[in-house]
Amino acid sequence: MRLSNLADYAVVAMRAAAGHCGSQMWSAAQLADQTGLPAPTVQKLVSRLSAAGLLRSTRGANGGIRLARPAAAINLADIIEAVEGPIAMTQCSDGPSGCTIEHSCGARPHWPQVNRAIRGALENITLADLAKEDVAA
Amino acid sequence: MRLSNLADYAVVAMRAAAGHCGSQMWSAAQLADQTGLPAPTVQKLVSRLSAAGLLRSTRGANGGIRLARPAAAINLADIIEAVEGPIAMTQCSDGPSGCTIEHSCGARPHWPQVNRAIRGALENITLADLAKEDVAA
DNA sequence: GCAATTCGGAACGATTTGGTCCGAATTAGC
DNA sequence: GCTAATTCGGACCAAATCGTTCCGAATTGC
Repeated sequence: MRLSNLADYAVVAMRAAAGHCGSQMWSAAQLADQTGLPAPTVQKLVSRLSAAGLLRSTRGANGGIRLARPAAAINLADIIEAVEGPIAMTQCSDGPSGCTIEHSCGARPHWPQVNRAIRGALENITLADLAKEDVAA
Repeated sequence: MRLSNLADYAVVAMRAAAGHCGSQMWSAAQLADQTGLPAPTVQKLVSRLSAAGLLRSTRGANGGIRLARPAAAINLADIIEAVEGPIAMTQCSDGPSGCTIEHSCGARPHWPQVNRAIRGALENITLADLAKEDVAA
């Protein structure tokens, strides 16, 4: 029930990218130096976020990374899914699951409802909200 | 962002305990046999759930376990917290956290809001809801 | 008092996660 | 056209947590 450190760092990095560079080009090394996170970790995050389509990377001498979408169009669910995979409380939520008690698991039909609730809560928080200095609620 | 197998099994076990034995006395071994879960795993679950106050255990020859509270008064947040600890997305949510980027972590003030949303979603699901055969939503 | 049955805690192994490193690709400059 | 610098992308390794299993302590019934 606790998201991994990678996802946590991803949120921090994305917030820094959204707040400081806007649509400017930014390098992963600079982002690491600015956030204080380990540089290799930021590289890994950038790799996954780029693969998920949240960041647009440009190679070359003066290359870098920038947001692929406006900050208001990116929410926590997108970031977490990009780093940790699908948001699903249980393995049986999506697929055959492989657990041996499928037939007797009466709780299984109720998990999708929980998943939707969690996902909805995460989708309501966007990068624009996180960029604000004051706490909303 | 995925709860551990222990928590998943805990929900299944609690649902079985609520649905089949009501306030009757039940043994961990029978519960394991009934749910199809490994017996030692159920034992561990019972230990944690008892320590959390969700189950009342009775030792002795004809001992066993039973729900400490009515099924309607136990929700998913209680079960998950009993098995996995506090529901907090990040380490810095509760305490000094020890992370080195506290000062520059602008996202930190927003996590409590997310935590409350997640917790609220889990608190809305009670054991009584899970015991029902048909899916609510 | 004895024995059977139970829960509680401790130790081991496996899996996932986090961190680090090196190679491939691309562009600027010469 | 070529070289060189800088970048991202993927693969490897160590660590921590999770999951499982086992054994001991406690309690009640006979």
